[in-house]
Amino acid sequence: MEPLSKAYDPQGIESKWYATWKENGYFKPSGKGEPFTIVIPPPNITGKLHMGHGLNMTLQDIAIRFNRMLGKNTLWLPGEDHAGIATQGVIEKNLREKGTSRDAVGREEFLRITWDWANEYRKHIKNQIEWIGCSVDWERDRFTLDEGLNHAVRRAFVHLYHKGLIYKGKYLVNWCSRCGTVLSDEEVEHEEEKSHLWYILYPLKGEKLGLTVATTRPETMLGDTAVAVNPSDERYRDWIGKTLILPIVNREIPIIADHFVDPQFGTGAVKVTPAHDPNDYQIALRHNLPYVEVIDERSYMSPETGVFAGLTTLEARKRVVERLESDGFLVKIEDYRHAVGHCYRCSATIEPRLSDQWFVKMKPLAAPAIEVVESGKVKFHPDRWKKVYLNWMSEVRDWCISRQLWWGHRIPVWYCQDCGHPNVTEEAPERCEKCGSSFLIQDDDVLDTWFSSGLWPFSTLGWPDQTSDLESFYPTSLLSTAFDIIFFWVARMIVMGMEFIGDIPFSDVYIHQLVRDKKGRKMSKSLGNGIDPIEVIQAYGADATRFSLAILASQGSDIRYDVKSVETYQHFANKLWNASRFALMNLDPSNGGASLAIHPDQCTLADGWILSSLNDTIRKTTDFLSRYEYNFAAKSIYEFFWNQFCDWYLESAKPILYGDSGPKQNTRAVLAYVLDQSVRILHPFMPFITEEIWQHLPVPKEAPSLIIAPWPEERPEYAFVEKRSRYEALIEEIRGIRNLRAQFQVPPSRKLTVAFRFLGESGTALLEEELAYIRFLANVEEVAVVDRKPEKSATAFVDSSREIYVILGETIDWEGERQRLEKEIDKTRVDLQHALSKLNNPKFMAHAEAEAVEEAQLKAEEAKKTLQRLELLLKDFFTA
RNA sequence: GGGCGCGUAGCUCAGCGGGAGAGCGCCUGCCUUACAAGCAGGAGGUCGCAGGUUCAAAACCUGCCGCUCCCA
Repeated sequence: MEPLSKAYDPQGIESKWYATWKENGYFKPSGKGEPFTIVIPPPNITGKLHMGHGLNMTLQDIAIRFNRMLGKNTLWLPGEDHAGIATQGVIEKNLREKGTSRDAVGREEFLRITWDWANEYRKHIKNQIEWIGCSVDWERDRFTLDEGLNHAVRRAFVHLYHKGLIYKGKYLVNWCSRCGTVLSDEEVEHEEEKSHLWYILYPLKGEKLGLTVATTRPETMLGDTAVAVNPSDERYRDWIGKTLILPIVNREIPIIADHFVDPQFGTGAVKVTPAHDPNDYQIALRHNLPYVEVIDERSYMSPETGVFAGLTTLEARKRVVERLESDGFLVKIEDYRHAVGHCYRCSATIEPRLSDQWFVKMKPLAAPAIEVVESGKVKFHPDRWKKVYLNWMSEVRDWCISRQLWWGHRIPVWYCQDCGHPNVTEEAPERCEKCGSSFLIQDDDVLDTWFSSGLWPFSTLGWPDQTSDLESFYPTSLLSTAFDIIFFWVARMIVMGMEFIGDIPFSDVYIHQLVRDKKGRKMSKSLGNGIDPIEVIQAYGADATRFSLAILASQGSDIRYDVKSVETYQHFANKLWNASRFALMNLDPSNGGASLAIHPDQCTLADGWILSSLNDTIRKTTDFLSRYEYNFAAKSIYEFFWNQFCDWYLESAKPILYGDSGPKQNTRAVLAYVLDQSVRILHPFMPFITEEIWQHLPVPKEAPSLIIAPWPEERPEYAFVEKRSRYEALIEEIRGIRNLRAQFQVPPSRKLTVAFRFLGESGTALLEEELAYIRFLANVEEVAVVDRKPEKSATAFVDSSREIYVILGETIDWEGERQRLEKEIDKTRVDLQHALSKLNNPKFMAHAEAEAVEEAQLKAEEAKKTLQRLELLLKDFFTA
């Protein structure tokens, strides 16, 4: 095998490994071990993946690779979503730009065009997923409009219909005139807007006086069929039951009493427009009021509005107000802010509108979906999202599932043109089941996309057929998504899973953050601040991009993503690359490498320290990943690899590796082992570079590829408690010496002379090994043991057992050294005081935990000794 | 109107009961044969404000201020 190239080049290694893994079938379930399954949140085919997808895909791949290495039967099932409204919106826009429309091209041609679009974008999305490195099982790739999934949708609809949980009826629904379809409540986004409150006088029949009502929508007054007041409102008690004359229209309308009316709002009297306001609609139901529709499906004023017919609602508003003013009915206008509904796909204003639509009765379906979350069968991460879910689910309203679109699952209902009977069946019926007529016409509408998405965790596994996939992989393990679709999707999947399979769709729901731009703004097409993960990958490599996302994936609710931060992790990848090159050079068999078995008794202090530290890192990483705490896992590996392995271990190993003395072969074994284990635990985060390095490592391999190699385990025989603490002390001593070098500006090229002074029975000896580390890592030449501070020396390190001085000769800056000592004394004094203030506090002694007391005692003792010695040094200083 | 989350170093964030951490940026010195995408050293913070609980609060409680977001 070619050695690792001198420079780290992500492009070079990333392209080849994905293909290798895929060709060898490593993404497919192994068929062994307990199952671990993720069904992908299917990206919608209106566009390309953005950084939010990049985050989600990365986290899922980490979970999948981790579990695969743990030996589980792992399946990550990919797919894409047809996204009815959104896709149709894009296609219609394209048609408009070409000067045509969906009605002009017809349903069939429209669908053909849309399929072309879908196929193209699916390809692009899959390509992006591959760039990111996702180990999805492409052979199981699904699309929500696949025949299999179609079947699932029809089965689900028919089942719910015959169970009485799907019904059709004329209700007030959310209408998007731009998309030309009804929307569910969840698809409406409310936004505060600056507007006005118009006060209008409605005169009593046959009298000059009347009631003043306040409204945010004067144009709808044309459709008023009542005025309502609160029954407990004293001001209007005598008015209830009387009749008003609706201005402009001159219709007689009653004054009614309804508890819904807020006496504080406006004048306490509100106009009731049942056909155009959800609250008024409810009032009308209670009082049996008539409906007058004044706005049509394109949001123009209807023919019933006479002179206003054909105007937009905004134009009509202006004209109605003018008319009211000239007729003397306009009392006043106030500034007002109120929430206005907008379409979540096109942002057009939503018009509440009476319409005949299909609904799912949610209450009975919600009950089991609440139970499984309350009982913890389905767990949310972070936990607080559970409450959000439960709040919504416990107040869930019926779900409007029909859409006036062409792109989607056609509603499986055939209306008999003879007897009017709706035939609800999975396949198109030949004859009406009621009258036998063959004159049947299918419902024009399609289903809400989220209806099919709700079936995703089992429809993708083959349902309604009883497939072996369904048997093996349902319930799935993890569902990873953003909080903004908890209602749309997570909730519906749980509902559908419970209804159709009788079991939860997944045991864990991981809610990741929303990726914003570096200024904290949501990424959007209109702002043009979206980032394509491919661009980042091309600039920094997929491994660095993934790692940056993983380390940012904390429990907060959003990430401000500054692409520049990826640089840090590209540097990390580079560090990994170069450390590996260094290791490989020293492991090269031609360079004398043979057996790589580790002999604990031959381990140096550094060997023991790094092995012990590796144990910790393996344990932490494993725990964090099991809890989906990706950021902590990434951070612990980063710190271990850079700050411990590279900064200290490799440096400590150099003298041994370069020389011929010492346990060279054992150190080689340790080096190889630590690197091997490191790239294993790093693999889920940085799959490409770790695979490349691992393939080069001359270590025993249980698998042909790192992606299916076993996950590391802690080794109790590598705990090395004693070696570890000695090495850690050494680090402090070396830092002290380096510190002085920098402070006194001794050039790195000049070797230092240091003197040791030992106190007490412990630490009187200096291991030859420790000395070697100090020489090499602090660039020290001569070492002396003294019984008092040498002349012209500065103090590098002081603790209760030893002092280290650096002999500086004429270069010493006496004043600087004195100040440094004093500063050190001050610091130690503060430490001591802090510990003593606890120990001298009877309340602390009485209440604090034993551990806290013990710790304070240790600190006080240590600080006291150190302080004594520092003070002696300072005294010497003046007498010297 | 109801609710979630967040205010910690210049920037981005971690820490969420026993004297404050990271990365980037900044300053100083180094091309030391794995890495200048690097090495060594350093500066920088009344942890939003005010009370309270506790022997002990950045962390827990209450209120306030500011910023997001969700629901009505």
